Amino acid sequence: MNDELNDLLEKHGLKKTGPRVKVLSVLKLRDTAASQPELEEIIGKEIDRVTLYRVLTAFEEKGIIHKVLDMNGTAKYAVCDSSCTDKQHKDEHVHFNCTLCLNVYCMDTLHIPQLVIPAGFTSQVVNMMVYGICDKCNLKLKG
Amino acid sequence: MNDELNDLLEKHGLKKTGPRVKVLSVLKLRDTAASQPELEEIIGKEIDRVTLYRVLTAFEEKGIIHKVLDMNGTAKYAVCDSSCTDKQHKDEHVHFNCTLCLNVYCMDTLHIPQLVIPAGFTSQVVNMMVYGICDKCNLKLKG
DNA sequence: TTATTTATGCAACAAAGTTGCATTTAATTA
DNA sequence: TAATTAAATGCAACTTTGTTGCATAAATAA
Ligand SMILES: [Mn+2]
Ligand SMILES: [Mn+2]
Ligand SMILES: [Zn+2]
Ligand SMILES: [Zn+2]
Repeated sequence: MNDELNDLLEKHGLKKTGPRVKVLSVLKLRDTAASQPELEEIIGKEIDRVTLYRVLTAFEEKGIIHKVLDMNGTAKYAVCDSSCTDKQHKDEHVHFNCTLCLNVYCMDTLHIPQLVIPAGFTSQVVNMMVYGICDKCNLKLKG
Repeated sequence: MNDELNDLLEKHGLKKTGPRVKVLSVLKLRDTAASQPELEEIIGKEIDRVTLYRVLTAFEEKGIIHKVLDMNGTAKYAVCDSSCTDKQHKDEHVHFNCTLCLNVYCMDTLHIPQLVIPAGFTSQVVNMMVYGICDKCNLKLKG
C-alpha cells in the first residue's frame, strides 16, 4: 500500500514526506470525510497542526482529495476519484451528512441533478448535501 | 413597516426588543443573505456581538429566518417564506453563492430536485448550493 | 556529496462562534 | 400606573477552526 501512496504523490508532483504519506494513508482507509481536527486526533502530535492544514491544502490543489463543508461549516476531506487533477476536480457527487454521528459520506454513485439557473447567473460548481440518518446510525436505532 | 416587523415578532412569540426589530428590518431590506459579521458592520456597535448571534439563533428557531453556509463555512441568514414556523422550515429552494462578490442569494423559484438515496440512509433536509457568477457581477464583467 | 528547493515546526494571530453571569428591559399582573 | 416576573441584553472570557511569518529540516537534483 505504501507504494500506491508514493505513486499517487509522485503522480501529482508532490514530495514524499512523512506527514503527507501518513495523512494520505489515513484518508484512504476511511469511508467518511475527515477534518483537520479529526485527523489531528487520529494521528496525534506526531504531525504539527499547521502542517496538517498545509498537507490538506496541497492535496486539494493537486486533485488528490476534495473538500466538503459539514453542517457546522467545518471543512472535511475525502480522497478524490482517480481522474481528478490539479486542473479539474470531477467529484460531482452528492454528499450525506449524518445528523447523529456527524459523519460526511461521499455518495459516489449519486450524481448531482442538472439545474436550469436564472438568466444572468453563471454556474461553475454545484454542491448537494443531504442531511439525515446514516445507515450505521439507523441500525443502532432500529436494532 | 415597523408595524409589519412587530407583527412578525409577535406572531412567533418573541418580545419586541430594539435589537430584534433592528436586525429584522436590516434582513428584510436585503436581497442577499447576511452573516453575523456583516450585520455587525452594517448596524455598528449599537448592538452587542453576542446579542446579534442570539437574535439570529432565536429567529432561526422560530422560523423567521433560515441559515445557509457560504463557501467559507460562514453562516448567513435570510428571511424565510411566511409559511415557516418553529415546527417546520419550508425553505427548500436552491442557493447561489457568487465566487466574486461572495453574496449568497435565495433562488426562491428554484426548488431542489428529488433524489433517491441509498437504502439504509434516511433523508431529513436537502441542501443545494450553486457556486458561480451572479447577475450583478456578470454585468460588471461584460458591461 | 553538495546545492537547491520545498516542507515542516513553532509562535503568534485572526475570525467565527459560545458560555456564564450580572444587569436591564418587556410584558404581565395587581 | 406601579410592582412583579420572565426573558433579553451586555460584557468578559473562552473555544474552535484556520492563517501567516520565519527559522530549521528534509527531499530531490546536480
Ligand atoms: Mn465526496
Ligand atoms: Mn434561502
Ligand atoms: Zn450516522
Ligand atoms: Zn456576485
